[in-house]
Amino acid sequence: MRTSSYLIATLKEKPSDAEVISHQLMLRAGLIRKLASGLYTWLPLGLRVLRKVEAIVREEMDKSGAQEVSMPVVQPAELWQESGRWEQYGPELLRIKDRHARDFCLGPTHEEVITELVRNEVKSYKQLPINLYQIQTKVRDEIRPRFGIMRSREFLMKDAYSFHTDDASLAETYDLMHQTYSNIFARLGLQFRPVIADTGSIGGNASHEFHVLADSGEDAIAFSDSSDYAANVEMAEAIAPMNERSRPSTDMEEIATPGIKTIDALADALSVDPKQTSKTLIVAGEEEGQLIALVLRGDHQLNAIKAEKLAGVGAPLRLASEEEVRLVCGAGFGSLGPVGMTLDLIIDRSAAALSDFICGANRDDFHFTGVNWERDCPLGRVEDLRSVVEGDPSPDGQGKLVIKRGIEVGHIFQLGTKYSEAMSAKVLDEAGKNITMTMGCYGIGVSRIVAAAIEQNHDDNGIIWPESMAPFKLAIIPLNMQKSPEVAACAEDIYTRLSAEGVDVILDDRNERPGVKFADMELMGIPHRVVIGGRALADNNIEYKGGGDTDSQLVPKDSIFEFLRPRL
RNA sequence: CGGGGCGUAGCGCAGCCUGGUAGCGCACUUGACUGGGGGUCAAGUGGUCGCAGGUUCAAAUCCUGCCGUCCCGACCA
Repeated sequence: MRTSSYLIATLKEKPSDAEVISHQLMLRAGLIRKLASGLYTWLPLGLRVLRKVEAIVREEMDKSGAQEVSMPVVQPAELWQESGRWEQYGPELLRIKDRHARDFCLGPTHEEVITELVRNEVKSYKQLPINLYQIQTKVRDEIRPRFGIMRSREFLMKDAYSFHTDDASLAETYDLMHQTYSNIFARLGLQFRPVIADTGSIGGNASHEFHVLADSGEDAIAFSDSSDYAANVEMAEAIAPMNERSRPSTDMEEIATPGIKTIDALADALSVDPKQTSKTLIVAGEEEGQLIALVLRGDHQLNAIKAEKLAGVGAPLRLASEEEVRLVCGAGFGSLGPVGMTLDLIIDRSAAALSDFICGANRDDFHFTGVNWERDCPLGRVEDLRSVVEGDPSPDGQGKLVIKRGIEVGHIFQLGTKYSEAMSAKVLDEAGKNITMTMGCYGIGVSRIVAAAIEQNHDDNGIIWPESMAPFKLAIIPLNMQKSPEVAACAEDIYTRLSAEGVDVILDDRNERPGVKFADMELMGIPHRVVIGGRALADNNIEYKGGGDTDSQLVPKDSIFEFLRPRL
């Protein structure tokens, strides 16, 4: 490609509406342009990168034995009504009507369509297992699109769906996909981790997310510092403290704490560590109108995902309003506690290990100190309620947890029979009996990978693409070629020959000053560059600089091809 | 959905408070010079000042409504 006839859309200044670095650089390097909130056009340069990622994903999926299909973006409402998700999915599902006023939606995911396909086409256990995938545009009417392509309303996703006669077969394909995903992200040259994940609204059994590690990531991930354990913080188990609860050493005492509503204020006022305090949250129970009290250590945070999975707790989790609380407990927020609490209690493991602790007195502006379980209030049901924090012991018993941020770029699920059951996708087994197929599903955010790669690989001058996804491998920068036939000839020669060999080369043949060319190529992140300048060329030398090199080196003109080929 | 910011040339912004000729930098076009890190000079192109209504002799500027867009939050007592 020649820059003189290629759409180079680089920007000198940072666009005013881009906050995160990948968004800024994607705009500045001319990869994307915004059409409307959460909707982006991919420019030629950006599309090249997207296609590289897509190709690697496709190759590895094919290698795993999965078969590519292509399903419609527009999907009939009937299928979604059949699975129950027409009601469940909420406003993120973009619904449309056709000219006959029939309901359709734009596919945010394709479980319904694939299940419809497979139930019609697959009739016998002999045809299973089967794994079908597509790489296709998904539409989700995000509540708040942000960070450019990272969370957009339209995005490119690879989604795969596998069908099985039994869970053992599902587990086998699941493991294969786990391995395939690791291969994909490794080939892309990204720093990533598979982590144990919540199955969320999609439902099902086991699930792993694949995260690209980056400080700007939207998810928090907990890792063990001395084993392979890694889980989304939503899921990481907070194990019970090892040491036994100490015996009570003081009497319980009620103290006035006027105006104190928060743990921080309480700890400050009493000069105690927040770890010696407890907090009590009132949430809705499973039954209409029922409330439940959750008790946590003051310095800990409730984990909503864990809480709503507990028997008796309403899902999705809803915190009671202050009026509701006051009616039942006799006090408002900030003065609640387990002592004398009339509601059912669920106590976090760490809170259950406290002794001589501080809690609200269920009387406005009063707290109890020196509280002890059993003696002052019953120690009821103990569960894991809180989010883990850095330094917690790893749930696998090895080492301590470290918390880092990640960008979710892949997610695999063992779905089970959620969709096949609802949509009655069955095959005949060996005995000639109808059995419901069991399913897995496996997603990769192809467009998000592009943004994630930039978050992980950039410097002050621009993007630093991993070799595997660079839009061009080599930039040829001739200096003053309009005036020097020798420079022009040399640049043309390298360009023509390498292009003919199938290398992605970009020749900057614009009549621009050197600084402009260097700046643009660095912004666009082309990993290798040769500079052809009059002076060096007079000595039969060409200048080369590779990705990650701090300095350039001179290469004799005669051996430039031998030098370059193994590097590209 | 709640809170806040912003909307003036392709991009980044000033002007608005205190109403009276629409500006600056970059980019773009032409020419000359320059030619190893976003160069210089000269001459240009490009705007219904987000939209609609109102006040006024007069509105980018004041008032009202709407739209768009970005950020934060949407459980932690």
